[in-house]
Amino acid sequence: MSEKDISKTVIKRLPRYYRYLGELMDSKVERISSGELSERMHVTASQIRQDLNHFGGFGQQGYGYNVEYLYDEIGKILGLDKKHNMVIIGAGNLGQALANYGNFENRGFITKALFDENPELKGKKIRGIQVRSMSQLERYLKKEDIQIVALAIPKESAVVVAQRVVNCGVKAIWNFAHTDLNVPEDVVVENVHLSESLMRLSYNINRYELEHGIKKEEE
Amino acid sequence: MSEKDISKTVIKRLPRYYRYLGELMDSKVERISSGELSERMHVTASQIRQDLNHFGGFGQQGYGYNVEYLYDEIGKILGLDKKHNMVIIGAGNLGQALANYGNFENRGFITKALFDENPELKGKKIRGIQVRSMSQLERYLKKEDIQIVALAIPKESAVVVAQRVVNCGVKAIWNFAHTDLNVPEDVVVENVHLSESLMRLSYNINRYELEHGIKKEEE
DNA sequence: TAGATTGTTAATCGATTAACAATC
DNA sequence: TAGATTGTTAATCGATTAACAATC
Repeated sequence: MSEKDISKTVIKRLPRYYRYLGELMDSKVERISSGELSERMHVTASQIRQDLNHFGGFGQQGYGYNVEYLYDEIGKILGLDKKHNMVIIGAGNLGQALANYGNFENRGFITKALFDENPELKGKKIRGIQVRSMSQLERYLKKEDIQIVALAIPKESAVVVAQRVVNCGVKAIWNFAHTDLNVPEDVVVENVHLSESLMRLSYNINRYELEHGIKKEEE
Repeated sequence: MSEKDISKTVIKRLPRYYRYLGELMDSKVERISSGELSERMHVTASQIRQDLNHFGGFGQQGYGYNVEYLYDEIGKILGLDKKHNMVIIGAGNLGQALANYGNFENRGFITKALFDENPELKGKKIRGIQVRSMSQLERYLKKEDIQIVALAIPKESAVVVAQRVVNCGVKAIWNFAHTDLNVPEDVVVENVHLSESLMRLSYNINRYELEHGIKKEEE
């Protein structure tokens, strides 16, 4: 029951706490108060304490939080203490970029294979990870213990392939295709819609120009 | 003044509306009611109407919304009716993936150049776009009319390079480095933190397992 | 006109911030 | 002990949903 209904807004912030705590560890900081952390992260101290207390009392009155302890605890909440096997579907630039990003491994995300429909890529190795043929996908997923499938393919194929991997029992999809996937509700999907991200940037550029271009007189 | 203080939560949803409307256009749908759209998008009709009415009354009572008109209007709100020149810093897999994604161009985002510190990449062309030397960055940014800089480089360099491009007057950064950038407040930053995205996925996997696998003697 | 559906106001719900007693 | 800072409750603020009159 504990972590049952914690809101998405809180969860969204956890990885950022985790990142800042990691940086604090790198710079040998042993303890930190919600006040100090709030200054660094540009959020309120109140929010930090409120967020953390959803999961338990990790601090100590009069002292603050032990950086390493809190880092580890948030890691556990995020499931980073467990290994997750991943395959990447699509060995184009994006798929290769993901495969090359060794840092995921430090967080427990192990890329076991890439898949691509292009026969020319078959057998190629990226950071030692083999590119396999799409025809072997089902066999591979059933044989190996894969928790995460990253989809780095165009949207048309993504919808079809998502169906295929769900049929193999995969419960988590990291979706880079520019479309929403329709999957059963026990399958979790994390979308990375780059074009939407770029549009938000564009909106803010636009807004800035309207505000200032028009408000010209000053300065 | 009108679009002055529209909340981030509304803005975040606009690109998704835009995407769905584009799909409707592709399938020759001419008009749609908030009710129908809400079913497709899995949001409430009330929210759709509320969101759109922040920007103006785009619909018509008894009729609904004209798909193409609404698509265009949202495009204008997002600034997609204007051309944006972009350069990508870092011509590794991720930078190349961004350069290769031709679809951004359809939305008005034109990639004019890539930059990389690796001399071996210098002069290479990706989809016809040249990779240039980092030493030419300042000169290039000042000469060409660049609105957006995408940072596809490691976090250490990202902080330094962000400073450099801000000094050249760039007002928008699309940041793929796993760090927050400290920039003046008139510079807009859109972060794409892939590792945080992966951690959120991990959290949800974890939560699902706790809930189902271990539905042991509760309390 | 009658039916449909918006635009908009009002009600509810949830998230953030403030405040402070508990306690290290 | 005195000072610091948490954990937690209460107050505020904002976002979502419901409801319905306006109107095409």
